[in-house]
Amino acid sequence: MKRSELSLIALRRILRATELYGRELARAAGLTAVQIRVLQIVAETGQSTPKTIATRMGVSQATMTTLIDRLVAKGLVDRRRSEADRRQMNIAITPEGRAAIDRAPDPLHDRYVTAFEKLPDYEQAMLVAALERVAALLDAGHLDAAPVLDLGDIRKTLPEE
Amino acid sequence: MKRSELSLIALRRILRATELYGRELARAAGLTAVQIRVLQIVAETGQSTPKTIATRMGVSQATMTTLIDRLVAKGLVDRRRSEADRRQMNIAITPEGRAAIDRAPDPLHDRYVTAFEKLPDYEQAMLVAALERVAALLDAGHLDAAPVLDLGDIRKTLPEE
DNA sequence: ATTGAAATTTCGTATGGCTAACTATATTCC
DNA sequence: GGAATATAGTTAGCCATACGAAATTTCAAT
Repeated sequence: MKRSELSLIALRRILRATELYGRELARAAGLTAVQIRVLQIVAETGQSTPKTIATRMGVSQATMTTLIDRLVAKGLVDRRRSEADRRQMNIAITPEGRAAIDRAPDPLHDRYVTAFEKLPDYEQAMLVAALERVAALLDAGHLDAAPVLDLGDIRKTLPEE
Repeated sequence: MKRSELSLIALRRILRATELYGRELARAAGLTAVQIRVLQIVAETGQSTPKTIATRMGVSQATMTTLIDRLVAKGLVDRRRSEADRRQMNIAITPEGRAAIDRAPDPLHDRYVTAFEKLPDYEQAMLVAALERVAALLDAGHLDAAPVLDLGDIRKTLPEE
């Protein structure tokens, strides 16, 4: 079997594991994976506008409105109209929201990080390099579709330069 | 920054790229990503029961019923009652279903594979080893690996604004 | 023959996603 | 200054996906 195929199979295992585990955690936390993700973004940035969060997550503004609606209904975030530009809303996390996040850690984080940090140093370095390489290969097809660009660490280099 | 964090960031880039790609693919093919995945599983195994497919995709039987309903309505698969055990249904792909799979364009996949195969041999080997390692870390505790590309509802995230 | 387990479907409901249309505010430019 | 345009957000309506609970049919074991 070609190595490209082997790599695709491994990728699929990664995607599946992530998805399934994400659902487990979501159930446990009483929140959906998407809701947790929104909460995390808000928590991490302190305050965000719906537009920003939507762009970052790759969904439409309208979808973000309904997601925020639910989080507001649960009391996990609140909306405040911006003073600077009154067209904008600022979404901020509430203490309850923070508590919810602490209760529901990053789906990838728990199981994976612990195992990862037990690996010998050289292997950790290899994994990081490999994952970044693969991410670059996958990102390369998407320059148009991904409105969110992050800066320093993207290597969009394709082989053979 | 810890290497575990770096690896998480890269993983999220991979997940996000895959998900965005899945939506593109779905639009282009006139099928949703999940529908394509069901089709692929059926095609690959020749025949499957709803239970088998549901387990393999990590969704409930009830959900699988509605997915199959849609595919049947489109004429891409058909249901046949099993002779061996008449409680079961066998789901089989139709010629139209096969055509739909073949028609489904695969831009990112192509790009990824093409780019991958241009890498020097030692790097290909490293990537496969690394991906399999990561998959194992994430899989731990889970049962079976899915040989079908998971285009479902995957959480996405990017490290920076 | 009865009882219990298994495979599937049906039903009701929630979530997540989209587009299009609308309101309100900002900006631009004559 | 005011009309035209652009931007941020919400509302409304649609569809796909996901679940649990209950119903149905069939098989298996007592």
